[in-house]
Amino acid sequence: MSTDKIRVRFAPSPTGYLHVGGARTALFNWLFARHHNGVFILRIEDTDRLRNDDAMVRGILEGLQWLGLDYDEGPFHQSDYYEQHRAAAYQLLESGHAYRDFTPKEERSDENIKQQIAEAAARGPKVLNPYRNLSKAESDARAAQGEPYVIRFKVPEEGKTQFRDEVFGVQERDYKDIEDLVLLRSDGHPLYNLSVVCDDIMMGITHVIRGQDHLSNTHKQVLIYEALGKAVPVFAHLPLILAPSKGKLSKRKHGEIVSVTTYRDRGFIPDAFVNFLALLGWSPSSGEHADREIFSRAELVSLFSLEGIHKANAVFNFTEGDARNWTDQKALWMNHEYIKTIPMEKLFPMVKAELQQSGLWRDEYEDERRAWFEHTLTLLRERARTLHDFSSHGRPYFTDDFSFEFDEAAVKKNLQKDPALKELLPQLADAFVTLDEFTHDSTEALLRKFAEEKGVKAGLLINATRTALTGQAVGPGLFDVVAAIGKSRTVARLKHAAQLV
RNA sequence: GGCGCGUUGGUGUAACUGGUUAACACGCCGCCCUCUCAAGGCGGAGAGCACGGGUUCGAGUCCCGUACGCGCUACCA
Repeated sequence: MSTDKIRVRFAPSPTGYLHVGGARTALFNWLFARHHNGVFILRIEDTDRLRNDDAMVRGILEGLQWLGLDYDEGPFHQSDYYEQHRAAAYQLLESGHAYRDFTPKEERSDENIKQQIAEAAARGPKVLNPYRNLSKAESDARAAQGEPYVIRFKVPEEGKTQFRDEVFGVQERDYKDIEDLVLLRSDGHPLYNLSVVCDDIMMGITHVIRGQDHLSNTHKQVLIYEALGKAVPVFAHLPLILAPSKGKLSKRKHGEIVSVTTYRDRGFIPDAFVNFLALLGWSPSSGEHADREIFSRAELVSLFSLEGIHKANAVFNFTEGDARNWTDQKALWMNHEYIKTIPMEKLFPMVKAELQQSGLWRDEYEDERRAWFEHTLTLLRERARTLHDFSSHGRPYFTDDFSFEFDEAAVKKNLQKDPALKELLPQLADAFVTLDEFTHDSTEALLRKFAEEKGVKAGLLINATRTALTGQAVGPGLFDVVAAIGKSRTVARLKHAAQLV
């Protein structure tokens, strides 16, 4: 057993927001670190310092914070270590693992880069770089004269690289299939494969957990580790998260739906989203937990292992343009489960924030009306899929006026169904006024008796009252609603509703 | 073009080292409960495991091929 602490990192590039795939990568790293009592490091791969760093990083930080993925070290900025990366390139040059390439820079437009590469490759077999075996003396001389060059890694001609990926198994690749990659640009700027390796070495990273798109890059990085004489970390590559079209998730194409802050802003509970994300590409390997869906954060930490990571890409099944099912239905269901079951003391502040945002919050809910408030939440949470539902469906409970909406279909179905309601509702209101105890049981007894006397079905009055009080056709049991709304608002709303009949 | 990775119902996943009619969750449909909706309970439709071969008494599980998807192939990350 090694006593060394496990050290992992999440290394996003600063794109201005944390997308769902990145969040999942961060989560798996975090779970792994916490499970092993290790260290979780945040490193920003800001290769281009020209862009506004702070603004670009903020979205990522916000996302991580909301998800509750706290890092132990960082955030570090890759660009702060360019000197070390450069030094490493020259070290490799000295040791003969790399060489100067004086070939003039080939300009490529970013537009169709993939296509250009494919075409160039299709044109013919790879030829060895002419500067590969330039003598040290000549190379040094030309460099001394100021001739521009890049530093390329000298991939051996014979043999192959091998590493074991914890998810995908043993990976092999012939050296001849790996090009002499550029380590340092002609302007002295270090390139990705060099920088990650240097940073991971410097930060003592023991396990590299990242997206599968880096699986084939790993061979190059292994080569660099070996040339630098450093131990190779353990690698675990994660399957990708795809859009419903099975394509890559992209902000440009799919919009804000791929950003985790969207889930925060649309009323998700962080634990619910974390739970959902954890099950995208991972499951508790085998046995007793295989059939469960709901896992607390603590359970995820204790159950998480690299063995449970799936190999195939997962589809994140959101529906663009659907108001009700705007994101993956399972995520919505899970959020509902969390809203229903988390302890009141955890739900309370979340609903408070939601009501504050919609101008419905009153400080008395925290003191003298706390019991009433919490009871109302227990009524509403049963049906809430997001925190927004507390301010939309919940609005009639938290406002004294008629600022809540009357659903057209509900009015038609429950109020305009029977013209007699025009008379009955005000009479019912007057009857309610006489009640001293305004409770679930007393109001029910009164209403049922009233219905009997008037010779109408209780259901007629019950449904009409629901719509009169909440504007909706659906909701909690009516007498719970009546008791929660209270006597004076109930009376006022019944009379008001008579005008809608 | 080359190299690599993947492929279980609509979606997420399960199925110990090959062995009963492929399981669970979400979603969908129906019934029960009921003042509505939700929740809950019960039941149903939906994959024969991408396709085609092979090995085997027996394959989703092993082998080969094909298709499709994805990644890398850049002085991007």
